[in-house]
Amino acid sequence: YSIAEQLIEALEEQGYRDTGPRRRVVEAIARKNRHFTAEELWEELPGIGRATVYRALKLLVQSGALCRVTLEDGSRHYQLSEPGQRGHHHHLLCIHCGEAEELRGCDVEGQLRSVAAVHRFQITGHWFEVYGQCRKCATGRSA
Amino acid sequence: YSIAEQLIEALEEQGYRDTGPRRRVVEAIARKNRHFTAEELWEELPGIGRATVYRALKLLVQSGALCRVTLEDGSRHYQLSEPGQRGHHHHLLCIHCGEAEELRGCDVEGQLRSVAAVHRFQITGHWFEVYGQCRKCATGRSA
DNA sequence: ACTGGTTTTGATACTGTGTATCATCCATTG
DNA sequence: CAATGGATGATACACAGTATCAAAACCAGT
Repeated sequence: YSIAEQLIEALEEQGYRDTGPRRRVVEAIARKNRHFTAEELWEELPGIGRATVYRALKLLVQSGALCRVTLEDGSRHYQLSEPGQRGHHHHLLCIHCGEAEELRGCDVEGQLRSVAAVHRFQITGHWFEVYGQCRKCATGRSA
Repeated sequence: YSIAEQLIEALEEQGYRDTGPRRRVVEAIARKNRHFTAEELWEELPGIGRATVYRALKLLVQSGALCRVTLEDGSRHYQLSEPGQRGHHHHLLCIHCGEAEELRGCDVEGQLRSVAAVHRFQITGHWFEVYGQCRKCATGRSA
């Protein structure tokens, strides 16, 4: 079933209602195929209050269905998590097309455990983003 | 010689002058023993314009003498780089005392190279912060 | 020391990214 | 169908800067 419905479900799991404005917000998010800013999203939703959009984003980030990603310039964007991938994960963010792949096969956690031992530092969290060019953009530009 | 002078030097290397207000800003930074926000710093500097403080911070970050670190809640702080450590590096940020150690012995770059190959993604940059409790805070709290 | 040009400064306004407040609306339940 | 409490949207506010611009400081050449 649709991405929008999965998002609505993520909200309902947390005890929030399926309302008209929220549905319009998640439908707009579901249509996105790249990361986006909150303001961008709001502009696509005439009649919906800015606070409502920000509130929905916050709840979806809490649920894990949406990720907040920070670009290299520090600007904050939102990115739909891949279905099923609700937990902590990292992104490969293409700086040209805005596509975000989820990073797999990178054992950052394992490395961290050993580093923690050396520094005697009790790690409770971390944050990791990778920037570059996706395959399509890299080949398009070199050709 | 003093931290303040090293900072001034970092500015001069980039062709910026050693002026009165800038000197007061770097002296305030040099006194800091934990990460701080721009606003915090400004409040300690009556008579200095907000823009001047932000400008100095920006130049010092450019020079590498200062790092911009993002906390878990997304708030942005500044952190003096350890002397000699001007290039790209990562931090272990203590969420209790605000101490920041620089992360050594973590081969994130190496891991990234192999991940890049798998994803066929051309990596141009990355961003990594680690949060937790430093040794002092961890032992103090468990004791 | 004076002149002209360049930097730097600080005041102010503005932008972006939210959060807080609050009256109103609406949906569910009893 | 009224009560109750969550949701909404307008608005104001907060925080982290950036842009603008006139005034001040500074430096080089004479």
